[in-house]
Amino acid sequence: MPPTARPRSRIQQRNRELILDAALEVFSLHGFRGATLDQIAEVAGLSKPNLLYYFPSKEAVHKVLLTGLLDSWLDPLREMDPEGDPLAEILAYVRRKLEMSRDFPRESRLFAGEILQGAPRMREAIEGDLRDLVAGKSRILSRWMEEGRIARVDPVHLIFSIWALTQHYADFEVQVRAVLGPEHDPFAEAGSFLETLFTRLLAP
Amino acid sequence: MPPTARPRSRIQQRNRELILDAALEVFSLHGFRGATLDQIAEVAGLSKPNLLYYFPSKEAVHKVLLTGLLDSWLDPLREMDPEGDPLAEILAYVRRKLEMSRDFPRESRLFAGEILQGAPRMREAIEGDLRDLVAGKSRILSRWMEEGRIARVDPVHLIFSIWALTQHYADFEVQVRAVLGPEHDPFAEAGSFLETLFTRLLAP
DNA sequence: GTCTATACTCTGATAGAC
DNA sequence: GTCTATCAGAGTATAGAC
Repeated sequence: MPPTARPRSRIQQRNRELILDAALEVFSLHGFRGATLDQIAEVAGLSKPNLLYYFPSKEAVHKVLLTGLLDSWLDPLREMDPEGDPLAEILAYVRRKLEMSRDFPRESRLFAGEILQGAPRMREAIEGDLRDLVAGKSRILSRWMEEGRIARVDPVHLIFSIWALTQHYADFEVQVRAVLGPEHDPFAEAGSFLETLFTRLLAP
Repeated sequence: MPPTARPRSRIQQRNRELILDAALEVFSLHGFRGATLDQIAEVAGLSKPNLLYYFPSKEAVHKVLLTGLLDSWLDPLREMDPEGDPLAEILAYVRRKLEMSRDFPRESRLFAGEILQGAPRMREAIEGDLRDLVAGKSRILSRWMEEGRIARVDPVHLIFSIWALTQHYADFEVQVRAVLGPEHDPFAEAGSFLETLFTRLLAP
């Protein structure tokens, strides 16, 4: 039993989820300071004092959101299998990451906004978990390169490039859609573009 | 004589520039709503009412900043020469864009924050100038591909990929530095990584 | 042109009835 | 558990002296 899991009634659970979902919506759209408790409460369908019955402060809501986020954000990278086929593993990672941009754009934007502002509420996590995971996975990539199974390239910047290219379609979605026009499906096109890009970059 | 250029004394010019520079600093770090006139005035070394003597409102300061931004932001793309060597032109564009990330990270983050929040103050510009410029340049890229001078790939997504990869180093700089550690020079490494990437992607 | 003082609004958070 | 009422502080903007 995790230490933070206090027993909660069904309605408590439900309201907490309503609040967190509303907060994700509002925070991702306006940033931490730009978001107001009034907005979050309205989206959640609760009164402001009632919201503050479930969370002690605006900061607390934001923190819960961010804490859960980084973990699920790194899952696709964790799944990259050292025993699998190198190029297939990398392309699968790209695909999973692009699917997250498509299916969870609010989460992506919340994360992006936090980093953009200097990660005031995520610094330790980034310098800890994130850094360690990248270090571990880049060793795997380096080994694949030494074995000649994929082409040589800086492994850490390779990971950066996957992040940059996939998250761009969530974080800059309005720009992407404005440039492409309404007829296009950005994520479908991105899928085949990125497959081509990483295949050409890494083919041995 | 441009219609908006009213005559200004030297000290007026100077103070306007002080304010705009301070506003760029604060807006890029905290977003529009997160920034306060107090902060901007303090960074500019002026009093708040004095700031409001030069600009009628917070909104007005932000608008002036954004208006000037998009133009200079697109300049590197405008410079891509249809008559030049295709790969060299594209790599030069990548280099210029990366230099902008290195030398003007505040501008990059201001722009990113605006798009991230749905571009409420830039929509028309993005759907106009930006869209038109990309359309024009992607025709050039398509021609180069048809002539077999670079490899085939979706030209618009190629431009997106250049934006994503170069701006990542400004917008996510804290993350990049946290992962790389203090010993690294992110922009130098990115320069050679991106040259490799686009060369392998586009070599005929 | 620049400052002090202040009006007025918005926002995060609390008190206390039900 | 949820609501109405309200407080305290921050924030944008203005008035008016100098």
